[in-house]
Amino acid sequence: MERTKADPRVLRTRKLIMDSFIELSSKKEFKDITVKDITEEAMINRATFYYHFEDIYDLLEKVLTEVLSINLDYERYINSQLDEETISNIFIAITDFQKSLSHRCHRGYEDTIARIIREQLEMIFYKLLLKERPNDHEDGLKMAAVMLSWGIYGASVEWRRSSENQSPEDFMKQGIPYILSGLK
Amino acid sequence: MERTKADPRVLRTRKLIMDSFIELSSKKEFKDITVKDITEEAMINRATFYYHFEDIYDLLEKVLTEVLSINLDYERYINSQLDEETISNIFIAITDFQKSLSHRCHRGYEDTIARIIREQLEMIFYKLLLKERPNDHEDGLKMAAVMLSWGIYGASVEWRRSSENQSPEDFMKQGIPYILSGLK
DNA sequence: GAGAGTCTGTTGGATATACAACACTTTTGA
DNA sequence: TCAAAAGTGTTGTATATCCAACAGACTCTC
Repeated sequence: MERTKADPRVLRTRKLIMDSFIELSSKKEFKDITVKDITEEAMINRATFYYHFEDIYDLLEKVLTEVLSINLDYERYINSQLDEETISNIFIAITDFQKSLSHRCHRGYEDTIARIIREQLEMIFYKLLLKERPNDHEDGLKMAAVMLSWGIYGASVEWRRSSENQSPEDFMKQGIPYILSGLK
Repeated sequence: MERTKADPRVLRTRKLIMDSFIELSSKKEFKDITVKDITEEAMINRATFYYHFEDIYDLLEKVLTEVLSINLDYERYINSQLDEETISNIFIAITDFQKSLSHRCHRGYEDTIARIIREQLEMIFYKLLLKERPNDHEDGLKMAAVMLSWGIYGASVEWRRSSENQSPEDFMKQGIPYILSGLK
């Protein structure tokens, strides 16, 4: 399992499975969705599911990663600085993602979701930092990316907890100066 | 080629190919559609196309048969008599089918289309007759089905030639008594 | 707590699909 | 008119998918 990405059969099958899972998620809670449900909806054999995913939790993780990655749309920032606007956009993408999940029911998987968000953030920040400071030491940049990802994630938790009425942009503005000054 | 209908891979692939062909037909004339176009749209390998269809004309024929068969919806008549209403419904399905084709461009394939229509009609009429007169001789019923199919097809040609303003129902009413009296 | 039913994860063998390469024909356009 | 490009149809090999069957885990019900 987990081989080449190129074979069209593989792409097709994975898309069928993921789309079916997303479709089912809009009708049932995660805990009530079985592998059989998914493969029947996707019209693929159950054995084929296990060729691509370890189990249903692996699928959940990959679907969430995929959806979040589309939300974040890294390509957008390829030519941007790690400035106030970029951070604000990333923050908005995160809060949007969390809002979209709150409609579905993933109770009990908050920690998985949190980890996925942080992993994606870390990767994006690392790429941006590397582009911006190619001469810095890798380990330092990695550590900065880790801290940024935790910081932004924490901010999103705080935003949901206390101030959903405030726009994410305004909320984030309060914290950004501290983040940016730490990076100077 | 042309094996079992049961394998889900086969059903999936054929549907992908047929849907792609229908989609392309709404954008281009038939003569401008290549096998490569179809397989790229369907995201299947070109060699796989030839596993299922002899060539693009074979595909055209099978797609038309499929579409017409859905239009005719034989199941509807399973419990009906071969009466005025049934014949009228069948006639309407045929004229609808021909109208839907007139938007697409199949110039040069009118004879193919005519044959497909007659084959489908013949099959339906044979089934209906067999159910209605199980004691008659098979060959006689087959001949009756052949004549009915040619008759109905001819009527649809005449309808298109002379009186598209008249509703197919009204048009058909004129001929039905002759058909039914022949069957008594 | 025993039995029936459903779900999971795995396996071996059968088959459909992908791919690359080929010779051939048709179209294109300079 | 010629050469390059594009399309057709075929083949051999690799691999993804299907299928049937299995053992084990889990619910549910009596």
